[in-house]
Amino acid sequence: MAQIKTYPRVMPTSECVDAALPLSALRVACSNCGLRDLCLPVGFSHAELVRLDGLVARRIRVYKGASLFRTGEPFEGLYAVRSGFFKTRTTSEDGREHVTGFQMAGELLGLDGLAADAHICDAVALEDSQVCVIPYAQLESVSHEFMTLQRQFHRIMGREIVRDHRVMALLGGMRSEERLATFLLNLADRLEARGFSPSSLVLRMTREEIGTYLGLKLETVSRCFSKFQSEGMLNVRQRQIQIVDRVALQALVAGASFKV
Amino acid sequence: MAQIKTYPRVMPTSECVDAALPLSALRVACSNCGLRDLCLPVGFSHAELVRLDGLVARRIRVYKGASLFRTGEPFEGLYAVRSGFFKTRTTSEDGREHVTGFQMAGELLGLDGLAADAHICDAVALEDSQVCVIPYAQLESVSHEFMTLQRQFHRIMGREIVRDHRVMALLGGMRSEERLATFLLNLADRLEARGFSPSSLVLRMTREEIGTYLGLKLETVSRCFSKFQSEGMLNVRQRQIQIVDRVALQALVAGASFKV
DNA sequence: CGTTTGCTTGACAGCATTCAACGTTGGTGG
DNA sequence: CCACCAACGTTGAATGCTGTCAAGCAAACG
Repeated sequence: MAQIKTYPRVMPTSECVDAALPLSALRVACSNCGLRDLCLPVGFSHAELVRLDGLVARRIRVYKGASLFRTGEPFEGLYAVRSGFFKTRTTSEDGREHVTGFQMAGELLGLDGLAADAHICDAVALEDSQVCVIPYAQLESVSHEFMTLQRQFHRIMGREIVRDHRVMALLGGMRSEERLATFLLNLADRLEARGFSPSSLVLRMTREEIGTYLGLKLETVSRCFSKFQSEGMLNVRQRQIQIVDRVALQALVAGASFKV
Repeated sequence: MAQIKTYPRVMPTSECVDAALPLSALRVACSNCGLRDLCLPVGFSHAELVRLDGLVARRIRVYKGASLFRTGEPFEGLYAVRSGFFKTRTTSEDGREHVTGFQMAGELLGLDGLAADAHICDAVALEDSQVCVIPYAQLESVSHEFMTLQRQFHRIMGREIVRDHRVMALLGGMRSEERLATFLLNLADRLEARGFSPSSLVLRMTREEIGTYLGLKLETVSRCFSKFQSEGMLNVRQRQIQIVDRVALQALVAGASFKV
């Protein structure tokens, strides 16, 4: 797993990840964050960005395998992924796990807690990660006097709903290969938006996690990977995925994907 | 697929066409609406309710089969179902339909439009219906000076996300019988909250619509109904459903449903 | 009253799951 | 440094659930 590190990080700025420097001492501000064009303040002017700086209370680390929050815990605020990778999951009464999403840098976690002031899923780090904490009280009061933020926040919640609807359509109507192809293309797009190669990616999750996200068993996921490779669409070596024939992958998804 | 109907689009203009009593003459106000304990203003005091009265611009009728809004149309606001029954659906490139939800009195439609200022699904009336129109601009400005409303609106969006996550879990992890049982119990609960019998219900949707909502084919839905009947859990006569053994239905779902 | 639409049921096929065995990788401790 | 272990991934064979195709029936509609 050592070679994951060789991938270029969209690396923010001065403020990061130096073990010598406690995070609490770092300047935590949207206005000088490298992710500002992906995260909450997309499209904000510099003046607007500065107004956001009071919003982010602090930044916290979540080590691989640890939970940022868990089902039932009180909702306190949202979390913006600063670096790393998360999954959100729910667990059924009989112990089956269902992954509801994967989140990477610039994406928000915790919206599920708005409904009942308590989280209804677990957010688990799939690698050592950092998140910015946006206390809900803060968000409420700042967006109260700052219309652009309010609008933006609504937009982000809307995006979450749209995303969920797409996943529902995927789970309800696609066959295994279409599901996996959709998943890979979506992942590639999001990575590309963050400055990574869109054709060469390293999965942060197991086959089983992909499976429960896509409504498939891990063996089915594995078989699909193998099939895509044998058909020359992918190169698969464990979690290292190379998209060889993007067009073919897209063609697989074309009919099943949804109109705008 | 040729028979996809071009249903008449509802005209959101001079609301209604009832000669005897134009809706415009009715008092359109949350403060004296019988649904206020189910709809947007759940839990509001009377004083707060009155502040909402400026929010609802007008009420419009949508006849059975007609669309309240369609994919691609500009987002203008939210709609609260006043009476009647809706489905929201998306359509894939190759013409397959996927139902993303069913909405009854007191529930909100249109949240999908927040993301991109355009709707990404169709809202179709399954019976003659009425909706209250809540222009987004209005909602924005009122909630700006009225914290309780802002909080409530966030809560409602959160609920939508939670609902979607439950559906995702259903689609990803349950077998056909569990899906249908979950669906029926959910429907019964919502009807009960509206003062209807929780054990005797009339479906407003076809087997096919249930199917695309649950990720099943209509034949499978039909077979499940028959099986539930033969096992004494339901009485099924077309769309008239009687829940005979609620406990058995719940037991079917128990293991698969999700922890709080 | 005939036509259309929706619902039910049967027979069969196919895709994904299940069960099982084996291979690979990375970490741990001797 | 190597051996071993645990977690993860791959593959095969068989089962089974759901989909597909088809026919017939019931209800709604004009």
